[in-house]
Amino acid sequence: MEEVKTFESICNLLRNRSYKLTPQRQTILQTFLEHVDRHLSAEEVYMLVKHQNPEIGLATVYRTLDILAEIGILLKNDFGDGRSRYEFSRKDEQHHHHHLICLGCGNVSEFDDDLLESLEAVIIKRNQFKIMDHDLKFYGYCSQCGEGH
Amino acid sequence: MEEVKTFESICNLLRNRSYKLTPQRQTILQTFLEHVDRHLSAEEVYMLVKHQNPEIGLATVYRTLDILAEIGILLKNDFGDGRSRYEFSRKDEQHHHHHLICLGCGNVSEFDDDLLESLEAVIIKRNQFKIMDHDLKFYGYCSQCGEGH
DNA sequence: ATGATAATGACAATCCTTTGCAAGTGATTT
DNA sequence: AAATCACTTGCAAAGGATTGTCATTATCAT
Repeated sequence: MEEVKTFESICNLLRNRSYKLTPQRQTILQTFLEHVDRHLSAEEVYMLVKHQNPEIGLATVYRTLDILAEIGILLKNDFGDGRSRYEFSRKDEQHHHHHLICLGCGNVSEFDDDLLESLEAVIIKRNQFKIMDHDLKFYGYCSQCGEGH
Repeated sequence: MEEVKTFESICNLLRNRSYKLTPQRQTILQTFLEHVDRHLSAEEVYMLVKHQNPEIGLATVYRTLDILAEIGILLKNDFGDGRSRYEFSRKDEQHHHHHLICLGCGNVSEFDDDLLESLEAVIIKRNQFKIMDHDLKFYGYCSQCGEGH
């Protein structure tokens, strides 16, 4: 149904959900479109967005990120650094990717794999547990930071 | 080297690391030994411990949990509920187990598997990423909560 | 025992995040 | 285009988990 995520298509999605299309929301959305590969925190979005629109408030950023996550545009992640980080959701992927978190520089990269599906089957049988979602993170050192380790 | 974790062996470990063996630390440790299967938050430990020793302060609980995690007695976990949860570490296991987190009751159960090791090998090759640790969580519904879902 | 030193408890401070509220704005109807 | 009304905003204050401060107290090697 949803093919590509353009600025316009997302604006339509907001309208369809009867969210008003305010300049603040547009600015925040635009910022994410310019950083599709990043995993931004609310504070970071706030800083980026302030360039375009210095009037914007941090609470508005939080509220907008909530909405964008709620309608499936963003994914809210917890990488253990004490703040939530949001990434652009690529709806095309069935099961979302895993994260490689560098203990050196804090950079987050991504990794796709379907190995977990067979694991899920085992868990369902053995533990009588209905799995709705999973979250797999690897902590280590990326190629830039890996020298000393 | 370390066979079984008894109250005494852990006390010795504290002493060896030149931590003083205060009654507060002993009480907290005892509490964990009485709840080896639980994943307790600082607040929960605080409540449990207050029965034994109403004088104890929350800050002391936090400090003690830090120490016990630092010396490898406890593992500090983040299950996404906004607080850290500590579990008794069973040193015998090479790679630590994964967690099944019930979205209904919040209960956390455990799951052992070595499937991730082959995944790690792939990641190391493909992403030039030196893996130090991993963290795998499954969110879903346990057998008690699973009815409606 | 006793002294050096670390640990405690009470409370303030911090950090990220959410909320209350008065004023403002977008979208829709006249 | 103006009126309308619910939704949004920005600000400041409140939350909740955790950490820092500091005077007092307790542990442990001597």
